[in-house]
Amino acid sequence: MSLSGIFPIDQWNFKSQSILKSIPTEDHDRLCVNMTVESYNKGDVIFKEGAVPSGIFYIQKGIVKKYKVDRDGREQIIYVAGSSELIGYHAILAEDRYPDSATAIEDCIIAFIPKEDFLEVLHSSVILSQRLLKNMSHEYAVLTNNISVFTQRTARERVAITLIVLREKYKNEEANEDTINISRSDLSNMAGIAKENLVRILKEFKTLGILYTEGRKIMITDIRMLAEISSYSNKTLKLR
Amino acid sequence: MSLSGIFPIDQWNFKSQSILKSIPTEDHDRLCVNMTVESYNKGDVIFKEGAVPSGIFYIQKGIVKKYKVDRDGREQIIYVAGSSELIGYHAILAEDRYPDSATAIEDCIIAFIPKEDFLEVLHSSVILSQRLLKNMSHEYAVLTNNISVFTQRTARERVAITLIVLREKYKNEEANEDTINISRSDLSNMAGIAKENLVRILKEFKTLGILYTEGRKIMITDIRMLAEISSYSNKTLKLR
DNA sequence: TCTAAAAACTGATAAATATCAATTTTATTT
DNA sequence: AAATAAAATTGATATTTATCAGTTTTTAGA
Repeated sequence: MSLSGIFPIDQWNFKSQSILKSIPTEDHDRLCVNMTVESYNKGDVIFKEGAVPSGIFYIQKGIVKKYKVDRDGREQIIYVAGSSELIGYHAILAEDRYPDSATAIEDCIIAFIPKEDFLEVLHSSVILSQRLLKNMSHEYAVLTNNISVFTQRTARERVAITLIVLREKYKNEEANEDTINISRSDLSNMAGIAKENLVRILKEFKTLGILYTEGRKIMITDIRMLAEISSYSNKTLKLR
Repeated sequence: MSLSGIFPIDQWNFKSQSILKSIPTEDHDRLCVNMTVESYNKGDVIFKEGAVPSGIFYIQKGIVKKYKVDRDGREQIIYVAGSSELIGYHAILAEDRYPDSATAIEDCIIAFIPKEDFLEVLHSSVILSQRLLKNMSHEYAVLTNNISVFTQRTARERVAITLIVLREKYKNEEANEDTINISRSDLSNMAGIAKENLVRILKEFKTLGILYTEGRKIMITDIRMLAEISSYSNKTLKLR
């Protein structure tokens, strides 16, 4: 369906991937804009790296992975976006192709705002461009942090960080606070390690009483210890 | 010295870290702003991660590394900025601390624009905020690409990519096109590998006729082969 | 509810990369 | 130019992580 809807810039946010950062919502402004609300099923592709962008996406409900695929087909998840996050706008602002792909990892409801309409509100609203500048600056801090995590932390630490981040995402989505419902592949692609390695580390965490699993689902029981593992080198902890 | 200077937004640019991307300069606009021009010697710290930002820095000459240091003192270089690039503005826009540190890796001449003056021109100039939005969107693509490089590429490929990026930077700085003047530590911190490993890979590249060294300096002679190594898996190349 | 198919898990092994302990080279200072 | 300090290099080894080849478990569809 196509409709003219509210673009609640006071509500959307770049939810932090880092444990340390969060931005408060200070502005109170709403803009009217054309949008189409669409349903996506788990596994549906929202946009693909390299495609010419036709508009931006505002996630109303659900969880989306943003990722890059290398020439051997290996996927690296860059970011996991949830409710009230805006995706796909970088390409339009940069006047370039999408730098990454987006796929629903849960059933989603997503508003699509065509490029022209987005640019129109952007040009007419100083507060929107300010908000975007702030958002992207925050994003810079998160991505920068992620680069150092990927290069300086061990697989075990990265898994711990990944679980903490995902727990926050799922907490925002559902009432059930400590359940993460994600495939082992996605989890390993987020931590940037081999799937088998991820499974072994999860097993280790189970033994330590940090989490338990029910089928594919992961329930975190000791977030404190997880945080400890995420920030101390395993040289110190001697986990094996 | 403190003076009122020109802020040439038609000239500054986010020089790409990626081989593939570049943004053309389309706007032609110059803004008048208060600035202090300072000299920095090689090794001088420009700003430190975690510090409250007091303004932004416009590099007029020289090369600057932006990096994060982990708790064991290991440094990861996030980006190398050169002439006509703007650094330190994310923290001000995000209303947060600096997310990374900046240090001169060559003697530099850098204009400092105090926070208030920067925000003033930003609020008075639509073209500046548009330019920043575009710049940051491009930055997003580069950082995103770097994450996939760090997680999906081998040490050898990352060194090749690092050398290609640095060659571009140094080409912009000086007439001598193919000479890179950087310490092995900085190089390894950029590629995200151990120094000893970097040295061995450089030696390998020497044997392959890709480069030669004179003391600390690196001269690239076969950029084509370097590009090949950077984009093909070494499974295919069988370099060892 | 049964049954493929897909995903998760396991153990063994290989490959990549880091670390350690020197030695040599380069740069800096007097 | 010599002396000193810093940086680069080397070889040996340890550690981490990936890969391979199965087996088991889970999920989704008939």
